Amino acid sequence: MEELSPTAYVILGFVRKGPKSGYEIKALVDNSTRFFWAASYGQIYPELKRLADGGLIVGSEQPTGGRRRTIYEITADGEEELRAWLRERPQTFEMRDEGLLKLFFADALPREEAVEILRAMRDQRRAVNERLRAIKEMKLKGELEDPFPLIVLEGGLEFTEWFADWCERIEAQLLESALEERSS
Amino acid sequence: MEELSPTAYVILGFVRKGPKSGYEIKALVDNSTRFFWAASYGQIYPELKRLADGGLIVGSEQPTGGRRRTIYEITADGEEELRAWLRERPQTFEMRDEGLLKLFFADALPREEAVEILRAMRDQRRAVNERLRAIKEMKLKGELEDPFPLIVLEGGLEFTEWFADWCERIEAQLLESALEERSS
DNA sequence: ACAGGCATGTAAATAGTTACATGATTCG
DNA sequence: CGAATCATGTAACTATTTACATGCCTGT
Repeated sequence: MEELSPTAYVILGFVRKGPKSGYEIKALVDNSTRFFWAASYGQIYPELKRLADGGLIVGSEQPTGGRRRTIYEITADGEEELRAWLRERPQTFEMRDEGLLKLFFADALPREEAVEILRAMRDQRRAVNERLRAIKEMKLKGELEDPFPLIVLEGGLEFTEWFADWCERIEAQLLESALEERSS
Repeated sequence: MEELSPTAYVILGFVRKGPKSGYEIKALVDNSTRFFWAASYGQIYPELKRLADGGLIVGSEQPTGGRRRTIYEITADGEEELRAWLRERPQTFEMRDEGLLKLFFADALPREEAVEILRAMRDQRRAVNERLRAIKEMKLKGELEDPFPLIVLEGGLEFTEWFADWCERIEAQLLESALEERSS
């Protein structure tokens, strides 16, 4: 079996916590890893097949009434593969932030409009923060033997707060320097 | 002309600051936007052609000796296009962080090994921080009419510091709770 | 003479999103 | 009954990276 993509490990990681359908995995991703590792149906379903072919998971048909449904379980090989990956040094960490990109080139705009970019960025981070807050509420109502998802979630909360604050600080700084220029 | 990709605006943004070759743009990207918006030769050269075809930039042959070289300048249409884009609300902001992904699933590992993930993450952020510091040194030696690249750079410095600190805090927290468990 | 940087480009592969098609079940 | 949700899947597209090919110029 050739090397797996990180997205394959997302699946392995969730399936390890208990048997799941592709649909369930997608829903879980959308409430957790998607903030630092997204995955779409177009990746999940083919990847489930590949993992099953490689013997890292096994699927079984468990229809709900007449609605077909395949749920997958992790195998011993799958667990081993997951752990081996977890032990390797993480490689990719990238960001694609159109807001920062616009801010970087904001000199092409009058200052009043440049400030708008920062406000938009702040609003977006705050929105994510609220989203995460809601997810945390939900989570705290369930069981919590595994502390890691919550740790990461709280990291996201802190990060979005830091980012939103940074936007405000820069906004203030920009408005200040605009005033200075006018009075000089 | 159909809609441009954000990568096209990276080019437009840099070319606006003065005539540049594809090679120069790539070098600039690698020392600035690549931390929040990367671009490879495979994107830059085809995109330069597309932008030239669309009349947003114009290229002219300016060989250095026998070495061929095309440098591009922005047109009035190009400047207009760039400003129009800057005024639109930024859309994409995504992160792909394999370290956070591993941390999220770290329950599959014994605690001592989970801590290793955090140490690796911290080291990587520190490495980026040093890289940014070096870039800042270089930048401060030049002229600085445009304040925005420096603002973004300093944001990156602050972000990587926050992140590295967070890793250390979580590491300490994990080690602490491991001790508690042992003594109970 | 050779290494390293300047310079342009493309082919192939990989990754990933979007949109669509299909159909069952549940709840109001 | 209709909407929402459960459920699976694929085709087409877009984006992006990697690796390669080519070749000149400059400094040691």
